[in-house]
Amino acid sequence: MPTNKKLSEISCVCINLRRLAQKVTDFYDRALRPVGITTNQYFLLASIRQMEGCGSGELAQRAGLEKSTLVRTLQPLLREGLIVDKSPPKARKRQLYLTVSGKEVFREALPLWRRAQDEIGVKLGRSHDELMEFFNHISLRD
Amino acid sequence: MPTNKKLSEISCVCINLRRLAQKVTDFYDRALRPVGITTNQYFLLASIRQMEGCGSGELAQRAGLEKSTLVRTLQPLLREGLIVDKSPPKARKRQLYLTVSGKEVFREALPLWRRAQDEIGVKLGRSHDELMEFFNHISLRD
DNA sequence: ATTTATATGATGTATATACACTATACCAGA
DNA sequence: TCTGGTATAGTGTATATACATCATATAAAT
Repeated sequence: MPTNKKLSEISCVCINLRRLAQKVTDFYDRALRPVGITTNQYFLLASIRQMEGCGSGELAQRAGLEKSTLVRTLQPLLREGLIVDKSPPKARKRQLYLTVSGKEVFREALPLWRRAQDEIGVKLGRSHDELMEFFNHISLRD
Repeated sequence: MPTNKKLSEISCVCINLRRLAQKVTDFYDRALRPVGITTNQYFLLASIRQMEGCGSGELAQRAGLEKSTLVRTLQPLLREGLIVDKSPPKARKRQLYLTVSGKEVFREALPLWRRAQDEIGVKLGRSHDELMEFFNHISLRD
């Protein structure tokens, strides 16, 4: 079967990046499976741990997400009792904290995450730094 | 305000890649907005165009997606009448084609996509090739 | 020809993500 | 103190994505 040269015409950088991100996410997720959280959830736990009492807005900013996205991403963590909102009733601002169980899960997850991070670091090498340079300094908005 | 040094401890390669992919997707999506399709949809149109009569499985493979994911991603395109399944009733295998309207949309989308692709290429530079090298040759599965 | 295995696709349920919009607590100025 | 603006969060709806499972058409084996 001859290689279809036309294929290169639809080699889309955007799609390639998406697929790469999915592949890497899957790698991290499998590393974290023993403790029952996803990479996203790990990242949120780690963030809240460092921003005790934070509200959704600050957290969204730190996590690089829309606030509406963040609200939903927090749901599983609240439902599982890994985080808690200690704001008084009717308060407009949340005050998010890890629960005891959340701290426990984080403690167990950390070494698993670190191992995945190390392995990926070796494989990705300098590409990651370059990409992040790109990510941080080039504005893609209007 | 002093920089929080601890931040680097949660600089997650996986999350960084996800955010980068989102940012780039947003860039492409905005470029394609005038023709009313997303980057994913553009990519599927382009793929089906080159694989006339293909089934979901082959398409999923080409697109790098789970078959179940693909089925759902096709829904908007079917609904909008940009693609059509010409397989006989009860057939197990689909036969997907662009409709006239799908071809029209693709024709309009192509230059917009190409422009986005070019701009990103310039900005990403060699990083993209390195990443794809990584993507293609390193197995992240067990 | 009948049975069995498999290829192919579809569905249920779940996370991840955003935009546009809504609801309301809080603050500031008259 | 009232009033109106802004900050903060939440909802509705939509795409994107996967895993586990189900349904069935087709191919293979006997």
